[in-house]
Amino acid sequence: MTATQPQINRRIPCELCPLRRLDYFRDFTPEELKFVSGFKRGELVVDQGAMVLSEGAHSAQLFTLLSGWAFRYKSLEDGRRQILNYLLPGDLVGLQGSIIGEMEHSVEALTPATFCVFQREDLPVLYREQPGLAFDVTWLASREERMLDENLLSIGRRSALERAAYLIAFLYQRAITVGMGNGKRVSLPITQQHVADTLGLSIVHTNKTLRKLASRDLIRWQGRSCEVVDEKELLAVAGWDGLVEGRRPLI
Amino acid sequence: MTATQPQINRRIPCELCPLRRLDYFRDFTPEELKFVSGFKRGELVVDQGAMVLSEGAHSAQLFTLLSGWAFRYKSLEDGRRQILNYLLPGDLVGLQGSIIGEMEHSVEALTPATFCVFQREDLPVLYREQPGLAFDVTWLASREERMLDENLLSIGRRSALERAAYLIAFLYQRAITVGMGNGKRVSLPITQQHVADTLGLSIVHTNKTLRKLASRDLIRWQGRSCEVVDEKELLAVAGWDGLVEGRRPLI
DNA sequence: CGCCGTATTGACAATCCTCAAGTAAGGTGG
DNA sequence: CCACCTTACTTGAGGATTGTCAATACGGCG
Repeated sequence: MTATQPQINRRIPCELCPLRRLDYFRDFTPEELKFVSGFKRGELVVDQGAMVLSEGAHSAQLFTLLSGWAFRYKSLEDGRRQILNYLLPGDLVGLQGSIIGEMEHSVEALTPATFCVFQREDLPVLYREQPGLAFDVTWLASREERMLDENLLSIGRRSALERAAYLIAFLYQRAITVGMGNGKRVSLPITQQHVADTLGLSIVHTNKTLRKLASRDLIRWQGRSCEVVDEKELLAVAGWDGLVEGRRPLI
Repeated sequence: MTATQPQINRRIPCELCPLRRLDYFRDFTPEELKFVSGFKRGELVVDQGAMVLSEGAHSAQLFTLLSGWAFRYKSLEDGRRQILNYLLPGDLVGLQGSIIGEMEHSVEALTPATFCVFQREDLPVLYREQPGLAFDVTWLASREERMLDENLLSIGRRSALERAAYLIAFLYQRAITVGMGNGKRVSLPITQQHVADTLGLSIVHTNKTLRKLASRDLIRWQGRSCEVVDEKELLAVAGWDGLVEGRRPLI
């Protein structure tokens, strides 16, 4: 909630986007690249804790996270909060607002973050002129759905320890795929409150569960970040095979 | 698990689809209708309990539920099952298989059901020639995502009683929107085991929770079906505003 | 220095699960 | 028509998991 004024400026042209250099993202044709570059209206730079989209808002924008971390969440009226998923660089958010009309979840920055900004009203042009990119938008929506499915399985049917192991392994793997593991050690920029709100647990029980993982030397927790020590064992505890993703589109 | 051989036959042409007569579905242009009709490859008729898609399968098909009820679910290796969402007439399923390659969830019929069958390989044609319909596919994916979000909030942060009230009200409202409330009384064709696997609860606790709702005269439970008696109170117990949907596309 | 956000721990209570046993309704074969 | 399945729903008792309350520790920062 330490948001300052967000800044929108046009900076990096898509042709020079650092994300596109990663193998993880599929190659775009020059025409596609040019189209996306024109589709992009600017960049939104926000502080840690800033709310990028809020539940109930009638947003006219779509965002792709360019750098940093963020998360999507919903709240009940009495304040109980559920984190739905996390956003890493390359992730698209705000489709719901653009398609249904009103946002039904909020988005908050977990770290200082930069988003590419698109206009909802340009979407029909994209669908008319770039069927390949249109398919990519659907692809991304379908991918989000898949992550939500796995999350639902986790919260509904895994124990607290399994859930925590799953979440951390999941975020770790996603961080690796977008190149956060090059050289420096990966650490997840989350607090135990975030973990609790993701797993549907109380903060006290979350703490005890994470301590258990730490005492088994699977993770290390320090300040507001979590470091993965033994990925393999985390996967084993979670009973999860890990992400199976090939290359994906980037819009 | 009482599946018999599924039957695929071409029956109803889309122009005569009974679902399209409902106000709930947006009007299609004659060209769109013609395209969808050509897109449809046949119908799949299955018994109650039949598995339509299964986790891990490499399905080449997409389905729109034409009549009946079904549900999507995932399982852990030890058998714990989580129901992700329910399918009502008009709902599209199988996009994941068509987009990512492999199904990551299963689909089972809750009642005798009929699906319209589409071929995954035809999807690019749809995106190229019918941008409006392509947008509709994304619309439907986004709608599914919205339902999953709300589900996640429910399982993660609502109490057992709230969850149960939410689920029943949710299914009831969806049933109404697809015209199941005309004249005859709506009843949901589910067992308490389904409710348990949807809410992430044990069957025993589910039963006690449902009995509580029944004792307050909010629902009536009989055999394998649940009847809604007091929708308003269910919404109040759930702390939920109800569905806010305008017209939607039907593919 | 003192405040604030975050993590940690213990004690106790509520929720939810498992085990076990039973009832009720419907189908099937003798 | 009845005996005997099977499926689904119920209920009680006791135990495990998870939540709440309360207190403490620790570091960053004005």
